Amino acid sequence: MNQPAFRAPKGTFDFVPPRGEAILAVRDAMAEPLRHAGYGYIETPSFEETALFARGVGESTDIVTKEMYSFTTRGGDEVTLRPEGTAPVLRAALENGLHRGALPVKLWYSGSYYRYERPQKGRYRHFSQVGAEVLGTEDPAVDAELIVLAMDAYRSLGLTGVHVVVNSLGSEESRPAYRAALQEYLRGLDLDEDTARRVEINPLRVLDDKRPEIQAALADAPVISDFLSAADRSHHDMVRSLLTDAGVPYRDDPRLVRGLDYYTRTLFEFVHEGIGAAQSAVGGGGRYDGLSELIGGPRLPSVGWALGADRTLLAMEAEGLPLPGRSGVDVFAVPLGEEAARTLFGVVAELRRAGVRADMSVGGRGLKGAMKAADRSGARLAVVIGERDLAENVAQVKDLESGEQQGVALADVLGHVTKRLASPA
RNA sequence: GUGGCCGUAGCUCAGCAGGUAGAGCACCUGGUUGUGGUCCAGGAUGUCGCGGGUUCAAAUCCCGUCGGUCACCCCA
Repeated sequence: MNQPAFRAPKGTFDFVPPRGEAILAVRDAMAEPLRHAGYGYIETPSFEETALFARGVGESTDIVTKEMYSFTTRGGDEVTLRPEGTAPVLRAALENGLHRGALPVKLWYSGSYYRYERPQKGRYRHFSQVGAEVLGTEDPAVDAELIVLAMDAYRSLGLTGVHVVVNSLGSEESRPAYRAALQEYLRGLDLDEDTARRVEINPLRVLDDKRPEIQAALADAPVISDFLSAADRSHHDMVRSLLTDAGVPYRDDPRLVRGLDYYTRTLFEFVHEGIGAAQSAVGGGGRYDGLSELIGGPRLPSVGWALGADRTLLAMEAEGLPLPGRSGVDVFAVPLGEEAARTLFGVVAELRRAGVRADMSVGGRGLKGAMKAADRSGARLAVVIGERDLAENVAQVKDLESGEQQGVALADVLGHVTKRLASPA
């Protein structure tokens, strides 16, 4: 194969039509429930000071230790392409004083994220997600609300294989006791070097290890639920019962932990089986009551999630769902000759301004070729003009499904076409 | 960072007891000097990923390299 001079960087890929429309439609579908629930849109830069992630996400996480796209600017600043959205959004909220107004502050966002990893199915160096954060309340209702909104989004895309898994990691008060107990248990196991190190740095993440021998060794490990304070327990119970009230089934997984250090209490993941053996999460999130203080802000208990747009598209493809997103036109103009092309150019512009999705054949193709293009465009109607029509000031409007064609005065094309499109095919 | 598999036309792939490249789909033209979808006829397109080796001869065998992909660790 003739190698193109340039290709997409390792771990990245392009969305070309019709998948291009599909990924856009997925993002729209994820945002829709949020916009209807009073969430405001926030947009932050694609990169931040490296220290924001180091402190916010956690020095001991894999994200920070080996997966960040970091570089030094010409001015000597250390910056990093954002590996996740929560820390930047919280930073922006604090910087803009959003937390000084009425609480909670509900925000949503959509954009690109970057992690320097070895790519595989569903895991890329550049990915896109839609996120939502509710800042400034401990009310379990918002934890549940977010989960419900996410499930509504998945359902609106037609997905049936997305399941919610929930857990509670406990508050800053109760988690240390669990951490210590787990650590003690893990130290008693015969573990490989890397895992042993992880036991010392972040023992909870060992629970996430997928290797069967590790999972077997964890069978008798202490469980977080035994360490939850009364307040933590009632918070978690409330979240779960609200989910039940909202008709959202969920699964408890006391082993669920996630790769970011800032989570407290509620933790959840949206899983799907179709996106590769290694990863099953199409979205996830949790509560982060201490993150604001970690990055120098006031106490601001909050909860949020991020849904992976490209992973969700993979899940849809795995379920055999048709690609979402509509492109194409309703009307396709076919000119015969230069004079007709000039006339149709104006007609098409008029149609488009009136809100009719329209395209026309260009490049001086023959009638047959132009009609073929009309057919491929998926348009319902073709507007054909040739010399004879020009002389009579008419256009031929052809129904591309039935093949019926009728002459319409040039001045009436817009009205005629609009009327035809308004009636069902 | 580690391992498996794979690189042939725009796409999906065949060809591999070595003899110098094919199919389907897609695309273009014509059959129909003003009408698409079906049909028929014709056409264009490949440094067979790259480099080296073996051989009279390599898409085919060997080595290396690059790229892709899947998986591990971990994550959306």
